[in-house]
Parts: sequence; structure tokens; C-alpha cells
Amino acid sequence: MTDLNQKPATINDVARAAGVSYQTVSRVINDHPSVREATRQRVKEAIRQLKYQPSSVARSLATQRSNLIGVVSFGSPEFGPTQMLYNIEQAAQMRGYHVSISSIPALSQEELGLAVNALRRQRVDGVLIIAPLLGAETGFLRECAVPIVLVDADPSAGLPVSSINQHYGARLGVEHLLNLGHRRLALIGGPQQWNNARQRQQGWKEALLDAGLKPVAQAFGDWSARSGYAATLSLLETGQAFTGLLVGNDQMSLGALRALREFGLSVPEEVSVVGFDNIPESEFFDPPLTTIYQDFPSLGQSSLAQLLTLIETPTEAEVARVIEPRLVVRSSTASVGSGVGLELVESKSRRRRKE
Amino acid sequence: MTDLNQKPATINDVARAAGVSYQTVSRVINDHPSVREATRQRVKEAIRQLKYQPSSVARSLATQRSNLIGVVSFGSPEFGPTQMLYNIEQAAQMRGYHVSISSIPALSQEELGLAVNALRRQRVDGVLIIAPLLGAETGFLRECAVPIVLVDADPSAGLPVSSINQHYGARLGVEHLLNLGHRRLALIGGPQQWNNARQRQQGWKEALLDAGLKPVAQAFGDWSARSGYAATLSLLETGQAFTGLLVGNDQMSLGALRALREFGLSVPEEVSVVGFDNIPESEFFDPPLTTIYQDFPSLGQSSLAQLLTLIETPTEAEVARVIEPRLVVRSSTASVGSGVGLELVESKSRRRRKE
DNA sequence: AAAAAACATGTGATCGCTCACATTTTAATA
DNA sequence: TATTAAAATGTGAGCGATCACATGTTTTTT
Repeated sequence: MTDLNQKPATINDVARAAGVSYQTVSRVINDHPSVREATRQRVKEAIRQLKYQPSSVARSLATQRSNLIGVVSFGSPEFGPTQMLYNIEQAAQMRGYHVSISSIPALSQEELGLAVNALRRQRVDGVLIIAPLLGAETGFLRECAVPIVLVDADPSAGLPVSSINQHYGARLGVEHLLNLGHRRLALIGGPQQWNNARQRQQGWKEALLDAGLKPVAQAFGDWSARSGYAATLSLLETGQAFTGLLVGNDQMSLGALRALREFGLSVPEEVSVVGFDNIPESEFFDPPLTTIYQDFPSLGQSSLAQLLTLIETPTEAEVARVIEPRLVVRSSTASVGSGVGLELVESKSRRRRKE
Repeated sequence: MTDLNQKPATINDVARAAGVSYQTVSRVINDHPSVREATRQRVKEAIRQLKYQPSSVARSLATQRSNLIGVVSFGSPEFGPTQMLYNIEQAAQMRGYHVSISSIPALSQEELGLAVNALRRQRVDGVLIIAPLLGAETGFLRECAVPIVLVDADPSAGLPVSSINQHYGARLGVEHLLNLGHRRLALIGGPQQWNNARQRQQGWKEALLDAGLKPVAQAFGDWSARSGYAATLSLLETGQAFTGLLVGNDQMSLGALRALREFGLSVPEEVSVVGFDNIPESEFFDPPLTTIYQDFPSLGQSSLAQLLTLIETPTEAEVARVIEPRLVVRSSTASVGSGVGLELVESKSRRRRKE
């Protein structure tokens, strides 16, 4: 193994080996035009021999640009954030940037500030925050003296934002159910501290009110299948009669499916279920899940692009980028007539399986 | 908004503001003992006023340590790698390190080399490679003059490795099935280029041979539910009769469950299924999946710890760390007698639903 | 109260690069 | 061939911190 203790070659080592000045080496590694071809080759050969890798640390210090962007993410690795991070990294690599990550355990202003400062110390050129921020919590970020784009946050945050139109997504789900003849809709929402969860809930409510209907019932989970299961059960146990259920994400939908089944309700004959996200597995749920596709890859790319504009050409920076979600119809939804109807749901809630 | 164009304060700005020399400021930010309390307070006040954040870029240049570790990961964001990355970052943060990520689109020696070199330019103190490397491909990494630990790779790689004992994991699954009386076992494996997939396959085979049994059939997927579905179907269509199925991960298991159901086989009455990973959703599959738990969080932490030892106290570095998987029994497995038995499987393979 | 030891603070050089400018070499023009 | 412009290369300073050492101040000891 190459000795780990030996220090890496510097630009001076290369200069000496090639018999030129350090500046010429610098020109070669930066593809400056005015270097004679013969010299260039000589330098390149020396670089190869010494396995020289220019230090981006030294370069950053000299140029005041790090070509590093920081990504702050929150909580445990959910499907969405993970997808975004991955796509952000890909896009960044393409544009010559590296990505440094910093995750925060809790969504407090304090933790967020710490994470951003840690990135500022690294002299990142910009920061992407993948966090379900509600508008009020973000004000202080404007003090941070570093370009910041919020991802999937409330567009009213007062900072540049890339997001998915969650209102519209929820509406898409509701209208799909409405078109199928459903009139009694319930909701299993995500954690209300999450911006997207709240938006979806509002969208659901508004779409129903717009249609002249009253929301039947709602309960909330923490995105996990388990919580979706529990929330659905709690809804069923209170005897709320609904034939359509909008669920905050696909994992919770999986739990909901289980709860409905245990309760003796069949999907989609008796209850139709619509999820959110379109995780790859949702196609193989039982039944395959109708869901609202969130284009996380695009969101990641879009937010990165927005951040880079903010960094490189601040004058052209946009305030908000919004991505539209899409309905993916599968088999967990059906027209309301296809089942045995509402009265059955009501009677069943009295003779629950576990009793 | 604080002006984005204004350059961040430096140690000299702070020194001037506090009326001390830059060295004294340096002492304060590094908690050096010999600074008078009054001076320390004065400096801290100046730091607060100027919102000074020490540049880790400059510090890295001076100290030759970046407190940065690089993580290379491969392919699209699978559950395991994602979990590990997350846990690595958490553990790194705790130990005062930052994490820079670099993902590679394809698993070639060339791509891997590029990624590692990109990290070397960033002067990372060490590199963690989350990639399903087979032993042969890693030799050249020893030339890289940077501490490297492979995660979840073949322990025979000739480089320090942290991994989960996949052989043992497969054996755990097989023995569970054997104990339930199953004698005809099939496998849906992961991509054979992946080390862990291959190890699981070997473990499966060896455990069977050790028990004096012959593997019935095997097929391979790409980790996705869809591929698990397709692979299972192909197995069923060739008329192979099995009562126990070991599947390379939980996503593929979901596909397998669907395929078996469509084929008219009930789980666990007619076929028992064992997955790998124990993703949170697997508990809510239908039926809840028996699976081999992979402790990805521990793996992430363990590999990071191993890398830091290699960096900080190379003499104490370990060559390999191995984590033992654990069997999680749920409802997708049952004793072979509980169903209608083998002959049924065989007859059903002739009258498949879709025919 | 003077000398010694301990503490507190400051100065110069350095890390590996880039920038701005100075100098040398080569090619183009008169 | 001398003159000038252009191209190629080199030099000094600085980015923001740390390290090793020098100097200045207290405190302790005799």
C-alpha cells in the first residue's frame, strides 16, 4: 500500500519535477490557454507521476469559492428527503459542485441554526434545506449571509423555495374520489408540524368544501405504516362512516390498508384509498395503490438549479419554483357503486373483527 | 437580509475589534487554557458581534486535517445504503467530523477511482465506500494514499471492511424454514454483482447442502418489488415445486408475495417466505413478513468508528468488523403441515390463474 | 524587594493555492 | 534586421488560519 503517512504532492513538487514555475502548473490544471503544448505535456506527465491532486482546500482559500454546497436534512431518512438528497448530489456533481450533508435530530430553530453555521464554517457556497419548515420558523435564516434555498417548504417562507404543489396534489386525490362518486371522505394526515402534511390537509379540506361537502373525519400519523394503521383504526372505531380515504403518504397507506382489512372492509369495493408519493413498492401493495406521484428527483434538481443561480447569477434568481404532482390510478380506488355501499360500512363498525 | 456580498469576518477582524492579536483569538476559539478570563470574554463578545465563524478551509490548510470524511455510494438510493449514510453522518457529527458524499452511477473500477480522487482533492481525512464490491475490484484502492474502509463488502477484499454476516443471515433463514419442516427451498436472489447478494445465495446453498438437501431452484432480481414479482413468477412457471422461499430483500419479497397470490398459492399455508432487511413496512405486508434483520444503523456507526481509528490511531486499526443479523419471525412462514401440502403446489403450477 | 517561575500575549513563517503584475521568449510586422 | 506585438513564463503578495517561538506580565518564592 502506498504509504499513508507520506504527504500528498503539492503544486511546487510538480513544478520542480517538470522544471517550470508553480504558476505554470496552476495554468495547466486550470486549462489556461497560454501554455505551450510541450510544456503542458511535461507538466501533465509530472502530475501523473506524482499522483498529484490539486488541493481544493488551498484553492478555496485563495479563490473564496468552495464549490461545496451544504444540504441540511431533518429526522430519519424518509423516502422523499432521501430521493431528493440523491438527486441533488447527482445534479451538483454534474455542475462541478460537491455536497456536504448535515442532518438535524429535531426541527427547532436552534438546531437548524447550528447546522447552517456548521456549513458556513465549511464555507459552502450555498445551502439547501430539506425540511418541512413552516413559514414562521425561517425568518432568522435570512440573517445567515449565505445563499439558501428551502426545499419542500411553505412558499410563503420569505426565502427562495422549491416545492411541490401539495394543495393541488390533495385536490387531485379528492377530485379523483369525487369523480368516482364518493361523498364521504376521511383523511389520514402526516405530522402537522410538517409543511407538506399541513398543505395536503388543507387542500383536502378546501377541495371538499368547494364541492359542497363536509369532511367526514381526520386523524394524523407520523408517516410510518404503523401510525397509518393506528390512525385508520381510530377513525373506524369512532364509527365514522366514509367510503374514500386520502392518506398522507404511501407507507401510512399500507397501514391503512391493513387496518381496513382487519376491520372487514375490502378495498376498493367498500373503501377507496389514495396515497401520496408513489414509492416503488406501492404498485405491489394489496391492492396496488392509487397515489399522488411526487416528483422528488425533479424537486431535487430544481432546488439545486435554483440555488446555483442564486450563487452564480443572483440577479436572475427566482423566488419560488413549484412542481406539479400527478395522480397515479391503480386498484385501491373504485367507483362507489362497486361495493355494497355505505350502510355496510356503518354496520361493520359495530361488529369489528377483534370483538 | 444580511448582505450576501459582504465577506465573512476573519480572525483578524475579531482581533482588531477585541483589541488583541490574532493569535489570542485563535486561542479563544480553540479553548486554549492560557487566556485571561477577561480577555476571553472580550474576544467572545467580538465574535458574537461580528458573527464570526472560523474558516475550516483555512484551518484545514494550516493543520493538514480537514475533519471531513468522504462517503462513496453506488446506484440509486436503496434502503440499506440510505440507512447507513444517515447513520454515518450522525456518528460523524458526534465525533466532530463532516461528511461529503459522492455517488457513482455505475460500479466500475474507473468510476470508483474518480469518486475517490474527487474526495482526495477535498483532502478528506478518510473514505467510506458503501458499495457491493467484490474482492477483486478493490485492489487498486490500496494505492489511493487515503484511509479507506469498505462497508458491506467482501471481507476478503484486502482492505479494512465493516460488514454484516450475510452467510449467517441466509443460514438463519434457511434453518428457520427447515425447523418448520420445509424441505424444498427456492431462492430469489439479488443482483449477482452485489457482494451481499452473492453471500446470501452462497449461505442459502451451503445451509441446504449441510442439511443434506438439494436447492430446488433460484432466480435473481434487482432488489425491486417488480423484479421480485417477475423472478417468482418465472420460478412458478417452470413448475418448480417449493414450499419455502428465501428472498434477497423485503422489496422483492413484496413482489414475491404478489406473484404467489396471483398464482393461487397462499402464504404461509402453502408457501413460506423469508425476506431480508426488515424494512419498517415489512411488518405491514400481507402477511407480515418474516425476515432477516440487518442492523444498518450499527453497520454505519461501526464502519465510521473503524475509519476514525484508522485515521486517528492507525496502530489499533482492525481489519474487519462483522455484525450479526437476526431473524424476525412474523406470519409469512408457517410449519409445512399447516397448508395443504406439496402436491397442491405442483398441481397448481399447471392450472395457473392467468391461463 | 529582587529573582525565578508561571502565565498571558504577540510576532514571523507556513500551509497550497490563485491573483495581479513583471519579465522573458517567440512570432509578426515594418 | 530592427521593432513591436503577442504569447509564454515567472515573481511577490495574500487568502485565513495554525505552529513554534519570542516577548511581556503577573504571581510566587526566597
